Amino acid sequence: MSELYIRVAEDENEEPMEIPSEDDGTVLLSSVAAQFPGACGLRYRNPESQCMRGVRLVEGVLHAPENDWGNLVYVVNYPKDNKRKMEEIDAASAVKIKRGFQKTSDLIVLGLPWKTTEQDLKDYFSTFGEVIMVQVKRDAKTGNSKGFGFVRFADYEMQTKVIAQRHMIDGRWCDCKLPNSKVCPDEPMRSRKIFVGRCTEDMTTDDLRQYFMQYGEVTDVFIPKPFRAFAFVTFADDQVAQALCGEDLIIKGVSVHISNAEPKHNNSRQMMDRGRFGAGGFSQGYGSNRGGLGSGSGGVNFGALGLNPAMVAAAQAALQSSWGMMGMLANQQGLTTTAGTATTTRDQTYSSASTSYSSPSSATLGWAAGTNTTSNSGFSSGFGTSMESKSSSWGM
DNA sequence: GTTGAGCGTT
Repeated sequence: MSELYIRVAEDENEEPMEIPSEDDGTVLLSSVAAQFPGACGLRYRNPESQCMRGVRLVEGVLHAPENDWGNLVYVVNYPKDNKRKMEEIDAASAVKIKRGFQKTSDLIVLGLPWKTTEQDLKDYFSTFGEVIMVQVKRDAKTGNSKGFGFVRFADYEMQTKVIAQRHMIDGRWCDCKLPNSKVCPDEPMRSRKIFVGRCTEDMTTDDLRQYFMQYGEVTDVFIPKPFRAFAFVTFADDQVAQALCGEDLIIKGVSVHISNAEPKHNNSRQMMDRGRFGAGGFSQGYGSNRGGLGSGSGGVNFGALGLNPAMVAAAQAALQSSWGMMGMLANQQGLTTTAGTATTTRDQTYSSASTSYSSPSSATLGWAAGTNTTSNSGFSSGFGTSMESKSSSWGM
């Protein structure tokens, strides 16, 4: 019974992929997201009614309809699909077309085993798509691997996919990221990253990823080692991150505190220039968010509400194709990729499957479906002109 | 115990 797989596809007509279920018959959203980065749920066509039905999702765990996955092909839900209506389609497809033009860039592959060769890299990454370059960086004298390398794909979509997940290469978990030299100067990394304080030692990167996934696509989780009682989680969407700041969330029964990730000491001058991140730092600038969006009540257990600030933010982000897209369209060039990635630890203490935590709240995460918060007024006001719009965004 | 690695002799 442990070898059960369900069939999942990006679209009803696409080739399905088999995704493993857990021993109890559930399927982890993280398992789905590992193959379909950004996935936030599943749906399927009900054979009787011919209607699409959502699969129950509770705290990152997908439950079989009628306790049996059957032989159906399940279709992946993505956050934005919920609101690709009418004119949005234009924006979306415009972005897609634009993406088609997007050039790929080399990706740095971190955490490689010393023994990994370029051929190994090529073999591994070719399973994603056409690989046009691989490199393993070595010490000039000794010829020993430095433990990292580079890879480049022919296809930008593949690159995006590869960045969004972790990679098991020759027995180690590795990360692929845009190299520092390529991190997009266009998209200042406005805080998509949150600081998670009061973590306990038993919280793994997988736990955090799986937990925070409910609010939006998670692109990176970092837990310092040795244990230091905090972590960083990066979302694809800064609004989701910002909406969570100030909250106390319950993870594995423990109250953790969310705040802004301070910029890592060093560069990123682009953050400074709006004054917002300047001198006094961060906490002030974003102060408005605390309690602004959320019911400022401390120690909330939002599960019960079925709706929470981050979800609203995510919904809004989805509803109006967000200035992120505007930004993309406005800027005639550059990558608009997220810079983050899944995280690795130095040693191999990983059991990617892990996780089956008992969480107290029974959050039913149908967020996008039920949110009628179509307040198209979000951050509106001034999409000034290109450059300005970036920095003026979330003044709410 | 509340602020994080490692980045390319092209």
